[in-house]
Amino acid sequence: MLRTHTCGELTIENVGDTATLCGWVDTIRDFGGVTFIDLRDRYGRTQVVFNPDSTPEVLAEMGKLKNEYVIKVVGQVRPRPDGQSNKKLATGEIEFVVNDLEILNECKTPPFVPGQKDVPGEDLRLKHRYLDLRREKMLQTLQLRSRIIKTMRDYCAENNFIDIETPILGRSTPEGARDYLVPSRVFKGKFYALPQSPQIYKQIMMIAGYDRYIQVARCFRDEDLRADRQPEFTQLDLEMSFVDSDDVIGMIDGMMQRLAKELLGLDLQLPLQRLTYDEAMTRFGHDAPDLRFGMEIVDITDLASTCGFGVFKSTAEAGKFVRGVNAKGAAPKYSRKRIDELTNMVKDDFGAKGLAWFRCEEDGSLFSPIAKFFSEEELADLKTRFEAEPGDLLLLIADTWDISCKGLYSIRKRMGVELELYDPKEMHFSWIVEFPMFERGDETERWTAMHHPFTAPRDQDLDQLDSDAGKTRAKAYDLVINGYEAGGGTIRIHDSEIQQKVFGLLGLDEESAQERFGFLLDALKYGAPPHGGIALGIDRVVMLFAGLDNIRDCIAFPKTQKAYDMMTEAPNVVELLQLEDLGIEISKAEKSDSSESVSDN
RNA sequence: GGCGCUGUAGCUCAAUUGGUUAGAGUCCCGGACUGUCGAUCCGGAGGUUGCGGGUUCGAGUCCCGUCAGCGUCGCCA
Repeated sequence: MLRTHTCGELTIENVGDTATLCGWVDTIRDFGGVTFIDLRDRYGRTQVVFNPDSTPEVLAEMGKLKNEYVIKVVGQVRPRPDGQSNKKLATGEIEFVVNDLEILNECKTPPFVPGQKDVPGEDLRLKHRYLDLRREKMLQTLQLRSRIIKTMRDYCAENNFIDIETPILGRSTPEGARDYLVPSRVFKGKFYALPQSPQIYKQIMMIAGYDRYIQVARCFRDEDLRADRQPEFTQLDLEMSFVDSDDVIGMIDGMMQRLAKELLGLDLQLPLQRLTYDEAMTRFGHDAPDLRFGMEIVDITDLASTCGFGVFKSTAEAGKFVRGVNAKGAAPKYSRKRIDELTNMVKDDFGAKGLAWFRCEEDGSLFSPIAKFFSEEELADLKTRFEAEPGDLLLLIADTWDISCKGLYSIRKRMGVELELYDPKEMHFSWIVEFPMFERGDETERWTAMHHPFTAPRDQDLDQLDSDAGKTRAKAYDLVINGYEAGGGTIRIHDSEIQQKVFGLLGLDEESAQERFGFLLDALKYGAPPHGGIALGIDRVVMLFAGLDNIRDCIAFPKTQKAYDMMTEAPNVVELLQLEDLGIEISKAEKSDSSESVSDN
């Protein structure tokens, strides 16, 4: 080892010790005589002191030092003079007097320094990720990530889970997200697919009798990105045999309690709150609501059907919905202009036709451009239903169930932040359960699976599969933290007949089901135990535990919105020879050569 | 694929209604200083305002296109 201690290690206990430290030059404070250098590594910072009476050789080397040089110093630990300790540093009570200095490596003038106050632009950070990762915040987040994963693994190990790796090169099952494909050299014209999740493998493991499985699994989905979505991400994949929904939920309850305690010092009360899907949609318009604040949706469709406002009335009569939320105390803060912004949001993003609003005045009356269409009694009724008080702003959408859900959900989410309706540091864990088995695909009569096609229906809904599939509820459960879907799971179908029936409802005839999932259907016939599991989005859990609003900051080497790696410049062109090996010819390349288009500008 | 925001010195940002020589802090270079920890002080260097076109007497500012980053809708079983 080149060093005897790390830069976060030396304390008053070490005074008088001789030690050797290695690290990066964080800051240089040169007073002409004495010079201080903060030496930084993963573990912390130590103030290193160069005295004027050092040897000329040491002083000469010291003169060469610049930001981010990598150095080794030999010296003694001594207490700092009275009144000069630095409480911000763990090593702040001591300083390190240098006897010898060796420059292990120089550093070009960096585009940004890790210690600088202003965070550089994200493109620059991603391009020079090795510098960005030196920043305190990144270091803390990645350390938190490591501890979260360790805690998850420890918990699972204590509960008899076995950690098993499943293939990265698998087969495409083109339900769901787009696959990342890998061409085969041996089978020309055939492709592997990178796993969207190890779903089928873990079910096979259950059938094989490995009754508790986990894996920290990398998953890949070739879909457009978001602040909380990356093309490759990590999930804690878990599966259990001889269980029902409550057992899996209970297992994760315990894991969350442990994580919250160990990493945040929070005591979670178990069981975690549960909400059915229908209740979540009715009250919050979304299947992953942020339950840290109220502002619940109020349905006034019945009132609308008898009122004098044509838009409301006709919407109600058409079997659609008139629903709204009460933004408590928002009226003084939301000018017409800001209400217009909200209106444009629900119009542009979700195709709502408009946003109606009522303002509750000081005298308790409701003011609105459309108030004249309502009788005194109806206005009073509105007030009562929304529990409107002076200063409140009521926002209503008259539209389909889907649009009213989406519109009111996004209004609630946005205003929750803008009105500071909750403490952003608060953590709220809950389960959404009893999802529908199926939803209607766009413009088709066909059903699509809400989770995936292996999801088991509730026992009491089995008969409905034939009669009223749309009403069938699944043994499905999502873990929701602060309004984010942190994980989702289901109990699987272990009966090949029911599986065939579900495939049928999804429009997969026996032949094509056999073609795609034949191996699973076969396996189900060889003694499949009842089983189910869950997948937790580790990147998202880290994001939420770290209080961040973007998943890229939780991943060491993330990709941009276009799924581009700015540091390695992947994806990129490959040698013609490689393509020939694979029997691949490019018919449609990007306009410009990637070599010149991506590297600069 | 749609909508929106952003792009000015190495970095973070400013620049009035379109107005004459595009500023500040930091970083960098040189100098001073023996107790700082966002060191301080003095001096200096550093710009084709992402790129291409247009409008105008005049464009960082307005318009069109394009590239990049971000946000969002679609999409994400």
